[in-house]
Amino acid sequence: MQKPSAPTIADVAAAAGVSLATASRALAGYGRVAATTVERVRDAADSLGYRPNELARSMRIGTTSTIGLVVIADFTNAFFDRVTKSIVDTARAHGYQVIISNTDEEISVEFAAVQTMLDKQVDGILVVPSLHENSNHLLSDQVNGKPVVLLDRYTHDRRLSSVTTDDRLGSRRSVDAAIALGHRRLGFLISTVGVDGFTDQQPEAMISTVRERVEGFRAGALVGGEAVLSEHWRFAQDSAEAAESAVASMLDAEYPPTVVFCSNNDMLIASLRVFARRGLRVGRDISIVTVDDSPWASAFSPGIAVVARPVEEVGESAVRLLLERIAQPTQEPVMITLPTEFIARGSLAAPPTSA
Amino acid sequence: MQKPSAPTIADVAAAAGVSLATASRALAGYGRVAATTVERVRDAADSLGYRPNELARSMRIGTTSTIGLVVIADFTNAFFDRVTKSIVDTARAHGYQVIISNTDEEISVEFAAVQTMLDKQVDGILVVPSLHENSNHLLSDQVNGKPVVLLDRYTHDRRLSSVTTDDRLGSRRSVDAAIALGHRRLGFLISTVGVDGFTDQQPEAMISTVRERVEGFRAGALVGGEAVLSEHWRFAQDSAEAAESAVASMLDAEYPPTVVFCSNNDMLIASLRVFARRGLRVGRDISIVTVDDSPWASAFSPGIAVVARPVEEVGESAVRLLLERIAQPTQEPVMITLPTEFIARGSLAAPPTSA
DNA sequence: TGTGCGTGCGAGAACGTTCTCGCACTTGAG
DNA sequence: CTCAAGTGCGAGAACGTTCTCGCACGCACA
Repeated sequence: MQKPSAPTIADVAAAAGVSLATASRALAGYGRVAATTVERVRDAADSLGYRPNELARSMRIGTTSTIGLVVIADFTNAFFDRVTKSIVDTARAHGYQVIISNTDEEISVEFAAVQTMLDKQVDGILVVPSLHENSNHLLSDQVNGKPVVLLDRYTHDRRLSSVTTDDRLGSRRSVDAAIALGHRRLGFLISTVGVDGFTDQQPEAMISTVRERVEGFRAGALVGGEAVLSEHWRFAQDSAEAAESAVASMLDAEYPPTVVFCSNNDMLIASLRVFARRGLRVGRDISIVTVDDSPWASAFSPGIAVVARPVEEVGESAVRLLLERIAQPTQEPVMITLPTEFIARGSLAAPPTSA
Repeated sequence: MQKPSAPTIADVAAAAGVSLATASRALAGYGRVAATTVERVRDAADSLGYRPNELARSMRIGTTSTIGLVVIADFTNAFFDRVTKSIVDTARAHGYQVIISNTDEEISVEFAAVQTMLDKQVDGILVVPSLHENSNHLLSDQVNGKPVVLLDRYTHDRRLSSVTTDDRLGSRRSVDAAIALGHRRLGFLISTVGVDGFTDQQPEAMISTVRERVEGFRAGALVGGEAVLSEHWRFAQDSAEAAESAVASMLDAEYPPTVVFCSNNDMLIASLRVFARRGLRVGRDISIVTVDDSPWASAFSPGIAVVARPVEEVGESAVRLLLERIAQPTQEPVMITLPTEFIARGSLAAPPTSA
């Protein structure tokens, strides 16, 4: 009995007694059309419950008001989840929808995800690039004519637009703070998820964010000069077990660190587990610092000192930059770096005097 | 010089020297077409780098291989973020893309988000419904002919398909465990975000998940019988400050609780902050339990006891259910309830003997 | 050699929009 | 009263696919 499928603009036109072209003009408001006609068409559309088919519309106008987000998910880092929300919200505020894909740091998944989004005719893409040995499918500022903005990480050649954070300075500050408190034996726990066969010798093989943290840590220790007695570097891939055994091996050294710097919250949690198992009290027997603040970090007692990144701003800037490039595709690549902040909390305290 | 826009199937057909119809058949592989022709068309497509325009394709076949996800974001609950990843991954495994929108428990935002997704012709929608006083825009199992599956929460009338968790039993078990340990003064800290003017008197006004937790807590306390000396119920809206002052008021009672049950991790974190401020040691001076496990919960010392929900399964089931209903739109509503598990950790210990 | 059937392919409609073009009618000025 | 300019609207093409229909050809069979 009732019309099975949704009403089209042809139905509206028929109901209003005008042509399809006039109905379109009346609703979209672009050509010449009499005021009374506009009203009649609007009424017809309302009473039919007409909603324009965005698919057909997109096809005609060549733009979809949709952007793609290719990201990695993390549940302890409290970075990508928040940045995702920020992106979705900012996009919506500008009238854009977001299609999301997770790569688990897998370059092949990333490639397929970008391709699928392009097939769906997104207007632009935001990518957290996985680390990849050689060159990339993201070779230029545009992929298939669509603008691309990198998120959180930049690439070596730097020909792509990106929004990142100043992790080097933040990390540096945290090391400076520790040295100022009297720490002389420093431990560094670095996550190298997704990087096969990584060693300390190839910093260029690291994700830019991690590399910056390493460089920041190192610069701080360097400025500490001979004041620093020993450094412990541990690189943990993937699993929580690997991270925990890396922590354990630091603590088992002849002169174990009095403070541990973690490159992310997975490393922090692994460290805290090991500390608890060994009865080490945070902020008394040992100090610890991590990157990325979260509500949990300040719920600990003592609170966990962190290098905080401006998460929401990263998402907002990325969307804004992408939308600018959608509007103006021919611009030069832009690289935005947002400031970080070291937040001192009780987990970073003076080393035990007995040391 | 070079063709500015992406090659279409017409370009492929021309390059292969066949008609547009034959090219389409050859690539999609559906009609009758000679094997040699197929090969010629494929070669032409490859050398041109042809990719079908999914927009045009969707329009023709009437289906988009895209689902919508309307969700709320939370950064401490560690539920929706993980469920989002699970949904995106499961959808991708089935060849579907996901468009995401955040509602901050705002019914108007939810409404607009659903509408926009329908305009974009998604094949179905996953919704975490905000609480709403009266009836809903999600009135039946289908919205505008598209199937809808509720996530995490069900509605009163229960005419909609949903995937939820058995929060009642999980909460009940946690209270049982506390009573078995000797706790007789129980505190309950319930988040009522998004619920204006909520009071304990109107449990039907609560989000189903929260209501189930309250009922589970209550049932446990009831079974505890006269063994339970006192109950403290506190309901906190929105802000962290409100939650913290609710905790404080519990502790300031004449006979303060020896254990606090939190309805989510925001409440947990607020509680932990207050405890720290007052010098209360978790698992010794006071016990605490929360809903939703997270890596952080087990990094605390002592670990935080939790009612764990099967997060990934919730996402997978929801996608599967939605896809089934996309394939078979005329089915009866299905309501799936997944089991929860109480995980005992050191934060729930016997009450102090001095009590 | 004619009839019939199967195979391969092309023409063209359709999905629901936007938007150009041109036609008819009104209006105002000379 | 005539003609130019302007106003309102309809016809139809276009976006890039899928898919129905029917045509032409070749082969087997009578």
